[in-house]
Amino acid sequence: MELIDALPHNLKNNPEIEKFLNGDFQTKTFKKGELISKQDQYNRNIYFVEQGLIRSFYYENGKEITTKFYIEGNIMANSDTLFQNNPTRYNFEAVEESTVKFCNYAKVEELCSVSLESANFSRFVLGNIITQMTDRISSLQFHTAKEKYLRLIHENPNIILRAPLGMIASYLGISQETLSRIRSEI
Amino acid sequence: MELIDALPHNLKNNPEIEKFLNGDFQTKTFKKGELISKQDQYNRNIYFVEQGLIRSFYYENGKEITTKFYIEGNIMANSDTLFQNNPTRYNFEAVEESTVKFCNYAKVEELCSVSLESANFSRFVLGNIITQMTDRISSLQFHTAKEKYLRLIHENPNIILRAPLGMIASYLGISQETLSRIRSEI
DNA sequence: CGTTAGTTTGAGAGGACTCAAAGTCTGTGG
DNA sequence: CCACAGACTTTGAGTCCTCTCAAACTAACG
Repeated sequence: MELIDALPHNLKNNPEIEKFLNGDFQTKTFKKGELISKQDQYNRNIYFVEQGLIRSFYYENGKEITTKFYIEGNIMANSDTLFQNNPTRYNFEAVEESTVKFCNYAKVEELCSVSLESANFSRFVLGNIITQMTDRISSLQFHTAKEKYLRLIHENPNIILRAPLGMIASYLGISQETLSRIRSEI
Repeated sequence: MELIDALPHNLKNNPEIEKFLNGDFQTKTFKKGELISKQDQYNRNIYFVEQGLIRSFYYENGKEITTKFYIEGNIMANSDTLFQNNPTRYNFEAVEESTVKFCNYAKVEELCSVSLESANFSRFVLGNIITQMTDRISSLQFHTAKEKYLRLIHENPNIILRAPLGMIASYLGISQETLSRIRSEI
């Protein structure tokens, strides 16, 4: 999926945005297992996933905890660095070979400070992210391991097929063994 | 807390925004236990909490599940209606007597479609909401009942003091009894 | 001061965890 | 093209956390 395809109609053929997309974005491909961004750094890039599967994760008690998966068409960034100016707690890792387009968020801010369309598009993107997060919170808040897994199958079957069991388990907040048992009984 | 005080400096004394705040907002006070907004409706208002404590909740298996608390200075809205155009799943209820300022989100959209400052302020607000939600997800994802409670004490002692135990328990995704036991052993 | 809402305590059941070990898959090098 | 190492998944056993149901207790409010 190309970045330009992700834009709503009213933003296509907008010269400001055209210039931005062509001028300020870089493309990079990461091999499976490669780290795209590391914890404890100030990484102000914003990434668009063109191809592949990427996850964010951190370590707790020596274990990796996957916080989110990003597939084709998703936007990815360290929100703790962008919005709070803290070094990020998260690592980004390519679960499969993945191609991303990225630019510094400062460029986005710059564009939004002069382009009303861009600022409003950015608002729209943020709104969508909030919607997704709301669903995720509700899934985590009051559901059993099995319910959470079934919900993920329903909402994002892609991830189930492409990510290893251990990553999915930690994403759901359950142990690997429990997830394996749930799979066998379905 | 007044709405105007919540604005960053660069937005104060902005005539567009001044006009908006004075013209389009209404103020209303709700008694303890009163519903501000009901589920299954298309409520496109956006609320600013001036005083009090409000919660959002829904019913699952006959039980009330509190999804979020809103205190003085918080902004409150049905994101499923605003961003996805679905009837909302949530009820808003005043936990204490509460005063809110509110306006239709269409007015915000209108303002943002002409005012660059407003659009960027809105982006800033959405960014902050995302930050909060990220923390909440991480709290829910992989922590025990006790850890979640201690974290809430740390991050929002206000709520612990002002909301009844049952609401807090469901907010944390644990049973009332478990929370009561955690409290007694601390 | 009684009624209702809210909280605590107890007992028992069950889900999910941990630790451990056995399978299974996958990719690399001989 | 096979064999083996390492990564990943499954299965088992035992434990503990948290749940549910029930009942007693306490606080709040008219």
